[in-house]
Amino acid sequence: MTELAKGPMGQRRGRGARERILVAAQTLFREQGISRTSIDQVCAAAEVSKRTAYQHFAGKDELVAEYLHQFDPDVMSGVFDCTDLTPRERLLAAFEMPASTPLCPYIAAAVELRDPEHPASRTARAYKIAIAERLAETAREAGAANPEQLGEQLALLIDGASARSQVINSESFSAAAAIAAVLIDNAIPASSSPKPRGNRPTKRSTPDRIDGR
Amino acid sequence: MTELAKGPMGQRRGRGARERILVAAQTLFREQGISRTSIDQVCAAAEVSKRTAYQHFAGKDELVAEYLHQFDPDVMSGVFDCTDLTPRERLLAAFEMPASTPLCPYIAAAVELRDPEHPASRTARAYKIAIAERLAETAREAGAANPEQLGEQLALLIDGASARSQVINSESFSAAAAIAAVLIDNAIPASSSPKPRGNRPTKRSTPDRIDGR
DNA sequence: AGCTATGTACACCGATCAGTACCACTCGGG
DNA sequence: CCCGAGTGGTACTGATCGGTGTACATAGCT
Repeated sequence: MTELAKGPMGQRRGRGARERILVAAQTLFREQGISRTSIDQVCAAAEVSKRTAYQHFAGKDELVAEYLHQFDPDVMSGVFDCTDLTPRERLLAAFEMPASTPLCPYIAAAVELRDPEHPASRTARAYKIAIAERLAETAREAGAANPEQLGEQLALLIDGASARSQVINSESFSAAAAIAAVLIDNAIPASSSPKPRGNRPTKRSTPDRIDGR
Repeated sequence: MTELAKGPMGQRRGRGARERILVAAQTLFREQGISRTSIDQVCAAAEVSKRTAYQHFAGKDELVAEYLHQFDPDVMSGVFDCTDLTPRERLLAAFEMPASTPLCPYIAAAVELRDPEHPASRTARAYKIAIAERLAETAREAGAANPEQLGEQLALLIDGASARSQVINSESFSAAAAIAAVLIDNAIPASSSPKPRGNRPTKRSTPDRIDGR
């Protein structure tokens, strides 16, 4: 019975149209934005007929929501799952972007849709909060004094770098990383990293590696 | 000669149509975004016929560009012109937003248009750079070690707060202000009390309250 | 084979939108 | 008084877009 499998949902995979649609949507939405990408464009790129697209997604809104939902399961897994890094390094790794990162799709969606009640906006909000929580979690591992605050601050920096990069048309993540380093070292009581000034190393009351993962 | 007459351009101000169009455009663009606002909507809100609108602006693109250009002359004048504040206070004042600030129009434009060569995108870029320079200037007045860097960092924080507020649907400027305070105090050799380096201030330089109003 | 879920091709509808054309009105100045 | 620039009103064009209907093709399961 050909275990090519049906997804969690009852989707039958004749030729995997749904997959191709989502891939095409991801590419186009990221490149040109949501409102500037038509359903016809997506269908053409996915090599799928319009009718099929509407058999998988009730409408463009649902497609957009699903497009954003794609990233949900792996909330920056590439960053947080690097167990070979110290928590502090993991926090900073979140700022290492490939330089040509188009723009955070969640920011783009929230700005383009403008409707906080839109399912895609809800997804975006949830994702952004999840990122902040993941950062806070890692910050706690790193021994930060106020992990929630640091997580929220780092999330704000990431968003700022993404948005500003789009406006300025030049990379801003390195600047954000610099700020992040300051905040992290400022929040961790005893930082083993060489910090020029500001924070003074007290005794290593708490070892900087508490990572239990 | 009725000094009401013609402005810098040959525009006749019969009933100030151009003014009303720009006001209406500003309101609508800020509220609903650019792409979701039609010319007809602007005309209706401005109580102006479409005919008139197209006599003043060659097209929507020009209207958008002019809409952004409106803010150009006064680059956050309300903040930087407060000579009764210390430079440090002025830097922090840039983060005091009315809580219901829709979204930075320049970020919105850059995200919605997605074209760095669009005149409106150029205007947005120029404005953002100008803000950073103004901040750097003030940072220099405040005696920051690296004013350009601090200005860029603060600009990034503002953008981050604006973008994140839009996505999270809740104010983020206070968090940004907290970061700003850290950065500022970190960049100024001696703010109020001598804290050159390696100093052990009685309490962390992180101010718990930013807005002193 | 035969049935059903899935997909394709293509035409079509209704709505919206940017932009234009045309006519009538209304001012303000001569 | 007329003249004409500026304007309002309205209807139009051409294009795009979201979404649907229909008829036909294919793949897989029983």
